[in-house]
Amino acid sequence: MRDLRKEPIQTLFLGTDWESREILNALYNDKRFKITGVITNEDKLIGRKQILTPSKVKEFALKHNIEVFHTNSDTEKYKEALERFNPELIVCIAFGEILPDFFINYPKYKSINIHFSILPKYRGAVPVQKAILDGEKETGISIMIMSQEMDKGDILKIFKEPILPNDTNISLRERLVKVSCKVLGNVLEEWVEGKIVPQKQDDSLATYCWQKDISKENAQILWESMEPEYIERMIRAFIPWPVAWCMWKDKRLKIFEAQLVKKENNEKAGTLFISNSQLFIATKEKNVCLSVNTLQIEGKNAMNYKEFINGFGKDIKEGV
RNA sequence: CGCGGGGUAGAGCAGUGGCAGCUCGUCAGGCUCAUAACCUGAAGGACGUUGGUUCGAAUCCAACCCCCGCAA
Repeated sequence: MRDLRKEPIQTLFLGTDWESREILNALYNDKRFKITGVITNEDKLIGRKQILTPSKVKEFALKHNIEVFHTNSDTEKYKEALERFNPELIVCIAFGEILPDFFINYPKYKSINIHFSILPKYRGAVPVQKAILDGEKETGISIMIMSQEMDKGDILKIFKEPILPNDTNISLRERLVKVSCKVLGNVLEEWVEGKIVPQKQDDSLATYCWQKDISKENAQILWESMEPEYIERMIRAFIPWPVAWCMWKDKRLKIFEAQLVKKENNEKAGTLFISNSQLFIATKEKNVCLSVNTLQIEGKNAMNYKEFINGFGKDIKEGV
């Protein structure tokens, strides 16, 4: 049997953001794999000032002298990449492009992808956010063989992870990345050594999530109609983008952190009020309020409820 | 030149031509069984930068820097 520690697998890595970078870092430091190159997006214009910024994966690769390649969804470029790197294995994490069939099936050990859900549930672009928004109790990572159809490939292994009551899209994602880094190398080794039999997904149980589910429009809090529990989940799911928001005195108010509390009140849903030096927003339920910790008003930096009360308190009615 | 809001004490804000203010925090003291509560006192500011108008500018004018929301 091949000893991966003496003869590492020639691996081509595809990815873009910080999650990809963390996982790339784990593989890079794993003697069983030799990262021969990375494919990532072209530098993009980012932020209000539109600064040309390289992807996190590209930054990492340049720093560690790994060859960087751009494909730009161009079939010819994919052919070129295979000739250039001749990979035994492709690992793809959060890479934006649709990959051609010949490309993903080329390597001896196929193309492997990690998806942040328990497949076949939450196939698609925003599984972590949607799982929180739906109030799911657990999610996980699915390591699978890539197929032409999105997130439909055969499963090598699934690792479950509980969704905690105060988990945000960021905190949960960080744990999922951590788990991924920890287990991916071992799963890949078992796979290469033929110890894993890939399992087909049961398509009849599949659910999907789309980028448009997590949009600015869907991040608007409708106090009159939405259930308090749903509002609280929105706040956790829409971090760091687009951030749950509502209007207050003709300004946009973003809510970064808040909890539901039991509190009798007579305020109209969506009204801000202060009680016991705490900031609350009334929901449509008379005995449930949102206790706000961190918020941001249009034109200002984010601030905690105390700072908000210091400056804006006189504009808010003292309640209950 | 995409649209708009803003920069004043450590923090959040008020102050639109005439002594630099409020709330919170900090420090000292007091009260209290005790406290994130309350009382007394104190420290802490080139009012984003540069230039202009004026007897006098945080305030009016010009340019620039920085932060934020929207749009992309």
